[in-house]
Amino acid sequence: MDRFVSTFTNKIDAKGRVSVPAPFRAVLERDGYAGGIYCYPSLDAPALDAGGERLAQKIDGLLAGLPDYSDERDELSVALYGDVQVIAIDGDGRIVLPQSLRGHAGLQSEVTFVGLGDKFQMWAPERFDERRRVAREKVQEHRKLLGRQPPRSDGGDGESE
Amino acid sequence: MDRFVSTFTNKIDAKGRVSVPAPFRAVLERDGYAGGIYCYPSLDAPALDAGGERLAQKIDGLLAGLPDYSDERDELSVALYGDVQVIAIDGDGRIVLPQSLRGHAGLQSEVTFVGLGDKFQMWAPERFDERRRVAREKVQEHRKLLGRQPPRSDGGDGESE
DNA sequence: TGGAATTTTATGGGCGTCAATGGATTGTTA
DNA sequence: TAACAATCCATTGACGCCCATAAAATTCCA
Repeated sequence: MDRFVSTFTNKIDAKGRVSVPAPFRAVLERDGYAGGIYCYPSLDAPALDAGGERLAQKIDGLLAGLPDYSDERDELSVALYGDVQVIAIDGDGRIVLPQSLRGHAGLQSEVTFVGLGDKFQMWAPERFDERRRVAREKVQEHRKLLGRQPPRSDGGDGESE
Repeated sequence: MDRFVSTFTNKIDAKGRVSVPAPFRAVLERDGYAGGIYCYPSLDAPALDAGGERLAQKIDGLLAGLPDYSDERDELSVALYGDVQVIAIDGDGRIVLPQSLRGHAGLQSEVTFVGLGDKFQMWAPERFDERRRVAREKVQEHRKLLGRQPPRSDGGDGESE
């Protein structure tokens, strides 16, 4: 399997380090790990997007269609490359997130890693919970609209920890 | 890695010196560093463009495509070569930006280095923040135009815990 | 199948190295 | 000799790298 799946929550230690979940590291290596992960603020969420070479190539692909030295390319470059940080993974599988990135995602003491297939996101756990809660509500609404009662056996939201 | 990526902000000291981020210096060396970086005012932004040999060759390539003695070539030559400065990097990895260049970018006490792949830019931090904000909005539009995959209703449903 | 042994992970801390920054010293030129 | 530029040196703080420990998962064997 070479996609990022599942969620994991790890701690940020006193030096600002976080362990990248082992399954994600495995994916990164199969992806052709080249010294660091590519990480940037998510465009539409208070989170960070990250990935390996495949993600980098995707970014390159976006720019490849634009002519050199066009205004458009320069602007896109700033947004795509300029925001990207290459973050090294140390021998123990940990990364250190720069302050600028931490700020965007509101990361403090813990990080929730969320697999999204060809990339993964990093969230502050509280914010991710909130987002997931909203997402589930929307799913419920959809079901009602479809006329099917969701099998609510009891109040169990599955939030067993 | 042989591309400029990430952003770094360094200080200008009393003598006008700034450290070029170490990762960028590494790229320059692999690029065939020849005594100095090529630096000129960005054509469409209050910033400075800079790079190594590859950038120089790219400029040459642009001009090569145009017929000799054409107006277009003359204009481009002036625009591209005219303001280029070759700036030496001292033993400690620092450069001194001439007043003319500092003025164009409005550089005062700090410089934000922005990796753009084949080249990098130098910005006054405040101005860069503004530019990035605008650029990110444009990227949003691009994503829509490019028809991204339908928004995932839930980032991580597979709770493996 | 159960339980012990072993391996993998997450996390904490120590330490050496390097990069960024400031200052001093030497060299150069008008 | 004054002003400026280039080179060298010193400090400090961050980061990379190593090891230690504990918990969890996996393997192995009876």
